[in-house]
Amino acid sequence: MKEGLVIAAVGPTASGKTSLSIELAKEFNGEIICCDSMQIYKHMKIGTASPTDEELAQVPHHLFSFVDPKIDYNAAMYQKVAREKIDYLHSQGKIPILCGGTGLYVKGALYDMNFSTASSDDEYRAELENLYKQKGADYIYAMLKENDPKSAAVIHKNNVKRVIRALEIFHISGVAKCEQKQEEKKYYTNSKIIALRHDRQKLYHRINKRVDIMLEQGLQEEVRNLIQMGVAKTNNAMQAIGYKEWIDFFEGTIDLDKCTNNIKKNSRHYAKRQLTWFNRMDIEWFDYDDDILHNLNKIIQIIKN
RNA sequence: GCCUCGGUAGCUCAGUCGGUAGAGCAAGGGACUGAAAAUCCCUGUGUCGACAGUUCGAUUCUGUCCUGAGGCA
Repeated sequence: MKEGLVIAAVGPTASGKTSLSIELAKEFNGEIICCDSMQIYKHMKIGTASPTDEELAQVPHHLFSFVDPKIDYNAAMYQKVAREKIDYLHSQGKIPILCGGTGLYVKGALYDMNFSTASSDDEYRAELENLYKQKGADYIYAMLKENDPKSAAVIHKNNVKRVIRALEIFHISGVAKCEQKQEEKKYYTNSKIIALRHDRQKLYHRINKRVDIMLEQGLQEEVRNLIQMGVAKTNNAMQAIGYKEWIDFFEGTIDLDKCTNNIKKNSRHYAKRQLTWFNRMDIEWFDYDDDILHNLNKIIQIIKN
């Protein structure tokens, strides 16, 4: 448990987190830490809507564009690095400001989530994936039911990733996945999470528009480069929205229009999932109201309380 | 002007041998502890183009009209 102030600017994609985090950094003598599962990768600036060079120049940014996209990063790795960074900034008398849309990463950094009880076993995981491919979801779900019935009761049988992870945890530690879950206490007791709220239709409009802008900025080229660099479509980085959709286009299965629409659609779906996630968290919501600056003073007051 | 085929959910369409309808996509809601921009679950009332006729009962059959696409003159 640590007491220093930590601010987080979260919310759905295209909600204005980046600008808000910069304003807050200026106000609180802060520095910004990425908490976005895709902006951490190098060479993916356009499609992940990473801060621009101009924005980066305004205040120090950390954990953006620092992972090779051929490496599959995960929440546990992020938690460790993010906490190190938060503690370092505190030691320098700076206020850390998390900025990003990955709910699990925000929670991992700021709450008592213990990822380390059961790490991973790549070999066993591959074995399970093989079993799934050969015998289907019902088969591995039956395995889970036998070994760890409690977790099986809360995981849907079609959610293969979760079923496999639960089996993996049980295999390594003998502990039920659902039992390693902790009470959701704050690791940084003085953390303030701020989110921006938009009218749904307006948010969707912003998303659609931003995708068009990304294309103008050369998104297609950015994705081509990634593939040329050897990033495989199975890499986590290539699962990002704005990237995975191009594979069908490059293979000639869909046209540019379809590809663009898929990116927009997936972004909208994603925004909805983010809202569901953040709605459960202890968060202060603010209406975006055409311009964040309108609400900035209110936000600052809330943080100072 | 004549002929043919359409008009059913926001979109694309299925269907009802006459008993007021259902798929995919879109949309909405939810879950989430080492893949999380990932993964997974739940949700379908709409003057069945309009009006009239036949019928106990019409979105379904008949007629007229409106409307879209194609064909013939």
